[in-house]
Amino acid sequence: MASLTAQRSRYMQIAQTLLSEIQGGAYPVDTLLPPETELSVQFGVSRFTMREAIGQLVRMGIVSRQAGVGTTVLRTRTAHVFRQVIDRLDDLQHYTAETQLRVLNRSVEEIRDPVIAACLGATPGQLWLQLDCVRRAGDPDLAPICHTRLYLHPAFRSLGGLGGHARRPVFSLIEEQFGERIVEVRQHLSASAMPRRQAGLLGVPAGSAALVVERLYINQRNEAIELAISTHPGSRYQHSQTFRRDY
Amino acid sequence: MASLTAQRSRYMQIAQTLLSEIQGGAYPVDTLLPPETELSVQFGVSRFTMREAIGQLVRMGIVSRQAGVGTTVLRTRTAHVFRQVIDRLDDLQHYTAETQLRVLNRSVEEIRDPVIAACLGATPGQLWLQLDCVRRAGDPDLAPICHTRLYLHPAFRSLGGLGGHARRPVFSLIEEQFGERIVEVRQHLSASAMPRRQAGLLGVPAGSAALVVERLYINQRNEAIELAISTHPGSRYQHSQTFRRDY
DNA sequence: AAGTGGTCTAGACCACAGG
DNA sequence: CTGTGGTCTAGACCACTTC
Repeated sequence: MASLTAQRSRYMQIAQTLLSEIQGGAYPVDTLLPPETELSVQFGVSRFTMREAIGQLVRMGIVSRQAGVGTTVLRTRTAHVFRQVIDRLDDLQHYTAETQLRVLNRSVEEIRDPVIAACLGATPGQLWLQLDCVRRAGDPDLAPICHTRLYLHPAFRSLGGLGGHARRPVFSLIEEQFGERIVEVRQHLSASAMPRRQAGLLGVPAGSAALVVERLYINQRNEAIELAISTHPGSRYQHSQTFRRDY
Repeated sequence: MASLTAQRSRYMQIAQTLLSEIQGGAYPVDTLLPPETELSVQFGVSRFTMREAIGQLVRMGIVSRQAGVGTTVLRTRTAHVFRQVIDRLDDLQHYTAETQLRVLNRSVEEIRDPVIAACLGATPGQLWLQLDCVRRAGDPDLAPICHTRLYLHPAFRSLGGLGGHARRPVFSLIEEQFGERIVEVRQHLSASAMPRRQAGLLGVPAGSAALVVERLYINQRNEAIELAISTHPGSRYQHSQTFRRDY
């Protein structure tokens, strides 16, 4: 990554120092950094310079800021060697633009699976919007590309625009209809045996290889607001990405 | 997309205006925007606010700035919205530096598979270093995490440092020993049935779900110099990534 | 009401690239 | 050398969250 080694500027030096202190345990994950004004006094710089330094950590994903709250430590490391995903969203856009989501079932209820509930930070009694969908390429006669199970935060359970022709990512519908802002996506890919139900919907044998893509969408407050679990027949889907080294 | 729609602030409004003007052809690609000082007069704001506005366009990849030169228009539409901050390999234990590669077989020969040869740009007669490996978590008694087939460009077929305890990525060994520089990685993930040979090495049933990760490493001259094809038991491995929005 | 980060001003000096 | 963007100061007010 753009290691903070070339620190000719004040704010870069301070960013490096703060990062070291965070990694040294001075500010544990999920706690707040001191206010900008206090830090600027500590380091003997103006608030502007202090903000630039913290801005570096924000860009690295180490901390997040929120007006009225403070600067929260998210993680202690950014172990990435390569950065900058080329055409990542373009791919996604193409993908969603040329396919359409069809909702098979829509319900508003508690999340039964305790693992998923924990992952979403759902508390007992919260009613989340849950959708069962299949995604098809243009031709509705062809077998679907994948099955997708969606979990949406109660605040967005009135989400509309899903009626058959949703050609845009669900997270962008949320952003548009509720003014929510997604700042982070966590993606997990794994291979597993195709479950019986999905096998039936997708027209492949139960137990055949399936690529499962889980995407967790996080807002500015570091809250999970959407989880999508997509199951693809291994024979029909490949996940491609290109990474470039950050100069 | 990259809608700058929530523009309550001055600099966001100005960024939107500038973007519209760029898209309208007022500032063609590869030309310079007026200097910050001039723009700040035009818009009637301080240079700081003007810089923030231009900073938005920089973060969107629309323009780039260079001291002593100016602000150059790169493109008229945004390319990428998310950038990757973390790419880690999750298995039951943590992958970080706690796994080691073991070479089962090493040969220098032509590439038989025409698809792979084409992918690597290998010409007939070229002898590539080909390695069959397994990767294990610390404990050598446990079953391996994955099987990896490596193809390395003839220029690097004398590659060393693979003797049993290679705890670093192979591409970084190449960079170190030959001064080569990797600038791009193309990654493909797919699910398939576990082949018989790999099944035996990994201790799982043939035909069970496998996650196949192919990584193609490209140098500065846009030449493929390494290809790694890793086959993981679906039950033992998960591929995780985190993306952050850049603005 | 108090305190946080978000925005903004009007200056200043510096590092860098070009002629 | 001139002019560019890069950094920095010392103030100010605002929007927001929490109590």
